[in-house]
Amino acid sequence: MTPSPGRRRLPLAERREEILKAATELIAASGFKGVTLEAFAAACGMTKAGLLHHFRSREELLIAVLERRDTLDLTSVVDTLEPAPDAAAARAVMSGFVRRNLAQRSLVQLYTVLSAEALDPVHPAHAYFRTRLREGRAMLERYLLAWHPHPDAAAVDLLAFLDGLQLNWLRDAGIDFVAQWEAFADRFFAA
Amino acid sequence: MTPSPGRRRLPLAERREEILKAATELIAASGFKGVTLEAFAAACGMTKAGLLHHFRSREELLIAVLERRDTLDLTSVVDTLEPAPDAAAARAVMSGFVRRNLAQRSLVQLYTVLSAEALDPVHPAHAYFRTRLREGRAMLERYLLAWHPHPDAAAVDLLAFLDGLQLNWLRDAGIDFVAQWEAFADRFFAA
DNA sequence: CGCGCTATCTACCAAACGGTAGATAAACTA
DNA sequence: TAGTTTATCTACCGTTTGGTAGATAGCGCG
Repeated sequence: MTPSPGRRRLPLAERREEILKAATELIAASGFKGVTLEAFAAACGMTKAGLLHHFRSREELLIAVLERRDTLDLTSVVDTLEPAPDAAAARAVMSGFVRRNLAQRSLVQLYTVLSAEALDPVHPAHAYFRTRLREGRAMLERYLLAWHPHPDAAAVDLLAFLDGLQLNWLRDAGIDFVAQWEAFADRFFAA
Repeated sequence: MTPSPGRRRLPLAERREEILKAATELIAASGFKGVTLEAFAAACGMTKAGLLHHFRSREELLIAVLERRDTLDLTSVVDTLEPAPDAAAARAVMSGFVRRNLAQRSLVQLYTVLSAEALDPVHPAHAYFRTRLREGRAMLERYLLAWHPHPDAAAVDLLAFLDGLQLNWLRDAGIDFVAQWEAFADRFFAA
């Protein structure tokens, strides 16, 4: 995969991106606890020390991975989320969100595995997921406010279903994610 | 917690049970990858070597933990599951299941954390969760067969929601698990 | 009491881990 | 071309890990 010479030198930004991309894949497959510094390094053809030149510790690498996904993915979603909604509009936005996730299986897996690991208060990403969850729920709640009788409960309801469906889809790729979602949405957006 | 003398000798079955109980708690809190042999041992006041007298390896301990929960919990549920059902009966059974889980938070967390870790095909419990998931879904499917128009999709639907609700409840203990479940059930069992 | 069984311990090991220090080499600049 | 910069490497360290070998001590039975 990597060209033969033992030493491949890259400009800083480029190498950082390469490391983050590889690390994302690895964590998605095996969780953060399950991947060693050496494995992260080897995945982009370098040594531990080389990697630590870019990220001062393993933990710092994890944080960088999470932040990267946020800037890559969340911003584009949030931008779509401005106008005052009704039920149909809400459903359309959520459907778009579902379809986007489907195309990024390894990212979905990263978040699933990591967020379960991070239930432990000692985990380095515990705080991250706590605030992220609250923000996401608050955002969705505001979005349902205009037309749903119980926006707070409904937000939990919807997010729970999506989380669970993702989890089961990761376990069994045979599940038809979109069809399951649409069936759920038929009921959820019927009020 | 443990009485003062440095050595506490217990009959085999009793010690095994104590170890499994403690291990269940620890794995629930930190996942399997997150707990060391020494931590498992210390949790019941013994040393690594002492623990390894009962379980030949760390991995064997994990399997024993899973098998124990199965025999403790699943059997009593399966026994209730015989009669031919309609929608109301199905809902009653599922509600009972939900309420039971609520009372065993650490067990729910154990399964959530472990089953996410075990998405990795290399994980020692990967096969266990694969077959367990299939069996559970097939069981539920048979149970919905008599009255639901799409038992297979509905089984996925229901299990996904429960998984997701559990996950979110673990993240945020403020969620009213029962209320959320009943709201979902109102829609799900309306057909 | 004395003997055997075995649950438990102390002591140890090799491997793997996260991280550091200092040498080396690839690219840019003058 | 010579010099500076810095991305990367080799070599190493201290700690922790899963697991082993052999000594020790609590219990049941004669």
